[in-house]
Amino acid sequence: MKKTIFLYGLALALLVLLMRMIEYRFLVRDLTLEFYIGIVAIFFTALGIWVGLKFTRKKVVMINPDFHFNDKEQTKRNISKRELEVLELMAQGLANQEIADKLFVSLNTVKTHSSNLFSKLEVSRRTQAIQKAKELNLIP
Amino acid sequence: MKKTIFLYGLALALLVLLMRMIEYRFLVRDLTLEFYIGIVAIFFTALGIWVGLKFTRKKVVMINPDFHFNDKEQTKRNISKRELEVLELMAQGLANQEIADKLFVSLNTVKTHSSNLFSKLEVSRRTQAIQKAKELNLIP
DNA sequence: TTCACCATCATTCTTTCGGGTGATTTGGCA
DNA sequence: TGCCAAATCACCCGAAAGAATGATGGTGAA
Repeated sequence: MKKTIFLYGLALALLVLLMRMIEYRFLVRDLTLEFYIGIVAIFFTALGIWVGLKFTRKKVVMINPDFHFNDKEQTKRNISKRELEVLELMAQGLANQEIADKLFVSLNTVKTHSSNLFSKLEVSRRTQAIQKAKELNLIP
Repeated sequence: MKKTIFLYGLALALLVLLMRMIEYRFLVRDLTLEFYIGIVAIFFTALGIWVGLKFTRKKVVMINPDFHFNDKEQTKRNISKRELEVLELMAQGLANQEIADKLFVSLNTVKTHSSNLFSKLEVSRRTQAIQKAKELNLIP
């Protein structure tokens, strides 16, 4: 979290620096305020989207009313939050690569998580994992 | 989508207008570039977060407890009995080889059936096929 | 501060899936 | 009887999944 804030500030500082350089080095002094605002807006919109996704992906939206998460099973089987996220995306029919993209991690990481999941759920295939997870009320 | 882009541009225009007003109306002429950038950065970061969230909302899939086989869908999609059997076993988390053993056919046959199933269900992976089949009430 | 655990990523290797294509057989039906 | 759809099987190939192992950095508890 601190790291992210730091990086965020760093990005802002770098952007300011970049603009100063454009201004002074290339003697382009008549850039309008709108131009600056445009650049900054685009940059920070992208950054905002990224940040927004990164910090809200953990918030799991469960709208199915007759689903009660079985945290006992989760505790008993030592299933971590991250593994649960992978499990949910897996249950949505996503491929490992798609899960990796969605969670902003590498394919290998997803594979590691899923491998650990399989052993914790005592299964050997993703389809079985989904089945069992639904039986155990780990996913809706 | 067009509406969003429009609103987005409108927000940008309003922000520029706001800044101009701050600049001229209150005679605060010595605001630094960093100040402007800061304002815009904060504003568009928030906007970016909002946009990012808006387009990644989860869709809700209700799973009804009592299952009634949807033979209309089966007819409409021309899904054969054998394909249905494969589908059910697939949903139980079985691998193609296991399905083949269970149905006393060869692995290739199961693969053919599943391939045809995928195209009939308009999916490309077995996990998605299971998902969709449940939504269509083809399997419990 | 040390330790256990989690999250991350990499590499290698094997197995499984899935697409594409084509062929044969079989049961029902016009 | 001939046609049609289904079921069956084969082969090739590339992509994806999964197993096994090792490594690193962060964090929270003891």
